[in-house]
Amino acid sequence: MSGIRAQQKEKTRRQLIDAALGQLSSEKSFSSLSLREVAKEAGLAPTSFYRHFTDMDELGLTLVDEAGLTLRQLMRQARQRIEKGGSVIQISVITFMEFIENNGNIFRLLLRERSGTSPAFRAAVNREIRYFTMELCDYLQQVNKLDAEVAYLQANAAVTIVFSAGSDALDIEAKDYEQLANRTIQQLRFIAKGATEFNGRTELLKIKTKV
Amino acid sequence: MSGIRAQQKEKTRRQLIDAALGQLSSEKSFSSLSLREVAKEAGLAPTSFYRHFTDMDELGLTLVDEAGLTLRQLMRQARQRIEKGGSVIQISVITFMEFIENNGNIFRLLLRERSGTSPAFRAAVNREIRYFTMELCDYLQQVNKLDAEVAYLQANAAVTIVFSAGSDALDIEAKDYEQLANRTIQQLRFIAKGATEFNGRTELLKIKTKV
DNA sequence: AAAAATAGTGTACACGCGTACGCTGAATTC
DNA sequence: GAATTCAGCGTACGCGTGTACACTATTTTT
Repeated sequence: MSGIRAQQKEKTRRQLIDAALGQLSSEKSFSSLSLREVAKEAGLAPTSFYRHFTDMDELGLTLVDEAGLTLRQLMRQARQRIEKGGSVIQISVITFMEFIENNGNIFRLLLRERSGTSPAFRAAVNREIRYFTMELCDYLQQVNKLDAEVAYLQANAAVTIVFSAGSDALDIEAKDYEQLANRTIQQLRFIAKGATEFNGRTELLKIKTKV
Repeated sequence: MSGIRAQQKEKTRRQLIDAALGQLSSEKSFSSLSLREVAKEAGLAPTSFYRHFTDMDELGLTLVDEAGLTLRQLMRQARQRIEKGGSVIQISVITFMEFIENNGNIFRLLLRERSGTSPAFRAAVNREIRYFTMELCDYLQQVNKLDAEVAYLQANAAVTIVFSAGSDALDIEAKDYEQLANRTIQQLRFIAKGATEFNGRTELLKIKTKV
């Protein structure tokens, strides 16, 4: 019952996942990664790959899931820091920037596959981001007493700004991180301020667009 | 001096550019496009490609330039509409959404190459977006009398939000366009409101981050 | 103890790729 | 009119790709 065989299989599967993650870089995207490259890096014959995944897409979706998991762990860390005192916006941005520093390639994967050519990938990444947004939305409703609609708009805008800043962070030097973080924090404050001002005046949210 | 030869060459060059643009779709990115595919679509032998571009990268950068040009034309249109009366934010968003509808593949190119694997591509796309942001920034300073720093933060955030909405627009049905546009408009209003409130209080922009 | 299942291997194939090279015929220059 | 330039073509090469297939060694099931 121990399953010495299943155990070994799981280990090899991990090697494939880690091999793929390890090959990602600013110059190498997942979609430009070949089955043979991954198998080789994992110390496997190319054909053995099929014992674990039907194709590279399946491996890729696994990576996206892992990335989402990492992101959610990150958010838990951020919440812990907030409980110890500090501005929500500031702590969140700093935590996110640290994530980029430590997991640049995972974040690159999300960014790239979000606008990539595989519908399945796009859907998977958008789902992870939706989780991210929804948890922030709940928080804003409860802590800041915002209407559902306003909270959603703020959460959505905030996540967009933070992801964009993360994307920028990938291409700049460490010394410029703080400036980027400060700008991002200020932009989030603009949004928060605007959301608070509009809250309760939902009639303003209905806009007539020319048809 | 007429240059019947140069004329023909220019025409063929255009065919290559159009062939590349025509092959882009939600399932096909520029980076997954081969020299041979493009040449074939343009009705050329693969080796003839080299008479016009040294490699696919050079063609790609040309496409990015064209996309930037199209975007700037779009902004001119938007300004014309505003002069005839109407909210800046509303007109801008509607104009941008129309751009997405008519030039989905060009916009996809920008989105994808911005986070792609070629440093040259990333730089080119970011340059185009910077133009876009700077023109908005100037506008905000002049028309809304904002400080340089606040105007930049607002312009940067607004462009980020609009591009993100454009990205979302690519994946939804036409009937949901209006809802997306309305949300985007409201988010831009949050940002504008926040920027106005913080304007002139620049001491608040300096934030101490933990080192 | 025998039989079945299966993770991993090695060989082999057709395919599309970028591109080097030499040629051709028309436009351009002299 | 002769010489030169050059856009476009066809052939050919080596390379990396995904994956079909048959095989082996070991674990698991019977």
